[in-house]
Amino acid sequence: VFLANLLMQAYGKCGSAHESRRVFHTIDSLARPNLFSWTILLTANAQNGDLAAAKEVFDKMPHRDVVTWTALIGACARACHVVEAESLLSRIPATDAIAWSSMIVAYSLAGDIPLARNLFESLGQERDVVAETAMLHAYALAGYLREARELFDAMAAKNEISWSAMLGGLADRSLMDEAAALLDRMPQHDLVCWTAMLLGYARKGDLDRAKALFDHIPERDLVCWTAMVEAAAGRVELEIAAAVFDRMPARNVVSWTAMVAALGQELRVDEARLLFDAMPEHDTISRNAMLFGLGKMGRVEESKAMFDVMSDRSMVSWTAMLAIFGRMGQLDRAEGVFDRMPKRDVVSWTALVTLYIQDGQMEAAKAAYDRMPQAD
RNA sequence: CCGGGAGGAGCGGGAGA
Repeated sequence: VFLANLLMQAYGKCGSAHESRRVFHTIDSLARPNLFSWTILLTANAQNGDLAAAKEVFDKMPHRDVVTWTALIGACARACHVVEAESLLSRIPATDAIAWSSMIVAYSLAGDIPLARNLFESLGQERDVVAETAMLHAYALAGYLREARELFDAMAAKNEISWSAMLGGLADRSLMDEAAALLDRMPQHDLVCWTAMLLGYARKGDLDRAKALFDHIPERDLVCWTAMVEAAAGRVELEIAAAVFDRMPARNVVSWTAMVAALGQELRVDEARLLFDAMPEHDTISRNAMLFGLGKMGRVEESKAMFDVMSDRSMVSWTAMLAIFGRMGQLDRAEGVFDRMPKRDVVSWTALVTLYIQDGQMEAAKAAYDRMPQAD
């Protein structure tokens, strides 16, 4: 069981929740899975983005402890299910610093800075570097860089993660002078910092600095290479991006998608398609990228074919398809998509209303608007 | 010391900018 647990965890970490489940069932048939096995399985599902599966594991487990509870809270946080996370936290038999930090993350990802801050400031003993860094990151994500900086400067203990969270916040907003000053003061640099800096320069349009940094750093990993592709894709002529892509020592679905999306944006959809078809694997995001590329060119039937093949459509896919039909003036087909959507959100509702307005159907627009749930 | 919390990469989803 001990070794099998390790194996399960390894699979979970590299995103193979399916393999983790298989190992679990093997354990289950030969021996008795222990609390660790169950929790690892829960986490593997959660990391795969499958909250439902994680909850199922939680419910099926014979025993649970703080770690189990917290693992599920973390899963809810990642899925932005704040209410559920709160409810778990209120029912948890014992809390610890990790549980509270997870809740800060939940608020942060849901964009609720006031709640995150309230919770953070109510922490006593549990306020550790991780909680502080989580709060710092929350501020940075929300664009509250002053608050982030104040917190950062006040932190007694900083580790490399706190430093790069601060650096990333600045670079994200392309505040590169401040970011560079911070980088100089950092005790040590790593790939995370370099990649954040690189993207910051690129976002500012300073591809030369980005490239110089990329060439200068002692090591590069897949994330860093992909960031460089993305950085170079900011240029209209994609030859630099393509050259970087070609030189990559290894690629994954993210790097392929970055290139496909870049081609699609520049209306080079046939090249995008070639690349897409050459990809070793696809996922929702890569298929969406291809869908946009086709849709942007007004290739409705090809878009629809792509959409129909997708078994894992997200809200983004549905709304994109809706908008593609709409832009081509095929209102009835757009309505059909809307009616078949498994879920709707503000964006899809607005898309529908806008379609009607652009088509001059003001009563239909009004009716749709009135049908919109209050929450949206 | 087999499990849970914080930092870097991919989608022009609607409207807006």
